[in-house]
Amino acid sequence: MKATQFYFKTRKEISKDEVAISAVLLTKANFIEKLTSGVYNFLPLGLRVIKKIEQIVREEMEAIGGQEILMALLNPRSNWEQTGRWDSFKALFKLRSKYGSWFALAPTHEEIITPMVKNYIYSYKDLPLYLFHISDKFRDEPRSKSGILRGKEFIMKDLYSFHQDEKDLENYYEKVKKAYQKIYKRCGLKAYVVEASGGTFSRFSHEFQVLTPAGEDIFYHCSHCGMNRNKEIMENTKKCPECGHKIEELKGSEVGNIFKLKDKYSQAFDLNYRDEKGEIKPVMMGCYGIGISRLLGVIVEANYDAKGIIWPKETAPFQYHLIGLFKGIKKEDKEIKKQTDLVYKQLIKKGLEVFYDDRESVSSGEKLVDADLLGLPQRIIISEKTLKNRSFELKERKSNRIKIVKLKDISKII
RNA sequence: CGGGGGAUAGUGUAAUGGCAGCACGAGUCCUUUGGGAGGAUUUAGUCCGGGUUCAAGUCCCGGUUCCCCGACCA
Repeated sequence: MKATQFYFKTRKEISKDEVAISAVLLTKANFIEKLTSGVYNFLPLGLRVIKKIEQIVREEMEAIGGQEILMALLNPRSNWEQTGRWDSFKALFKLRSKYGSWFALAPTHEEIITPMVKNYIYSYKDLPLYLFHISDKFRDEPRSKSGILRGKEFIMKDLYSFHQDEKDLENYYEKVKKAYQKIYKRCGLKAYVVEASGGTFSRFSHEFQVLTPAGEDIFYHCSHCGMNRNKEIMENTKKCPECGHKIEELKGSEVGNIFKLKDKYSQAFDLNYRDEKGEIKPVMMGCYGIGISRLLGVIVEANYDAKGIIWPKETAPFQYHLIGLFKGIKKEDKEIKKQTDLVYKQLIKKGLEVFYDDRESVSSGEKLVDADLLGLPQRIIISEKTLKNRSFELKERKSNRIKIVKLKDISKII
């Protein structure tokens, strides 16, 4: 992709209202733009990362049998009345049609998926079933904060599982836990699996926490036995309740949460099945969420330096940042541009994701600074200096390691 | 929802109740080019609605909206 044909514009200064480092960097580098409190637009760069994250999530969900669906976001009031959450879910966005009927903007999808699968699950032969959904979610948060880490509209993946009994639910729950760990690892993050309360869903749940000062959760961690427990469900103590060793208090951002719903929603919607003996039994359910847009923010919170973002390979919007250092005034510049164009064509032909800063009226310094801010994993520089040796410079954003590569060896860097 | 602080040009900031100014950005021209270059020139602003006053960015009332702390967080 050529910069001059892309929605690409960096900013030195942005509104002072933005305080979270992820929101500052993502705004400066033109990944996101705030519409209003807790609501952001995802620009081409930001959307590319969102899609990368979604793809990772999609692959890992499909690997454990998940099938993707897309449920409606505009929900009729009756579904929410059925579970009592029309009144009890405080963050529910409610809106009234000018013709009189009431709707909710979906904050989660138990109220939709449970009655939906009633038309599919009749017998034990139809179980287990795993369906997931990636879409915007709406929550009327009393206080949005920290850029895209906590908003009123955000992107979330929710997986719902349906089982014959609790044992099958337990087994799958553990499978999901492992799949989640893979997802975070691929996103370049280390996530702690933390025991937490289940809110109104279940007695307990597991949260996936990534350490960051911008996070909102405090949890206790025991480095001796590996116990992780959210502060909200633990008595004030300095000793591990499991092994007695000293524990530490950590601050994290919740990037996932999984629950054993058991029959809570099956009961509300009469979701039952017939077992081998013909007996009617409630379907056991689990639900599993990952905040996709929050992940975008958390990845930045966990991967940046004074110059800008440092994208982990799998979530980078592009892999290579190609720069030709010239402005087109001197005779030599024509040769630099020609060579850079050529390298771009070669890389594109190989199917690589290249961001080519082909701006001609921008100083070298600005191109380099923008490259650091953007934070793509690899930077390729062609200049008068490198062309003297018929070569280019390959620099890794994360380590700052530089390799000088001959132009004719370009295919070897891949 | 409780408490606190804001809203002046795209951004950041000035202006005792008395001509709305500066910097960055953006446009044009000239020079410059391996770490956010220099000069010339142009551009663009008082959140909305009332009120007080000869005069309101400034004072008063109402609204909208943003940020921070806390509560909430399925």
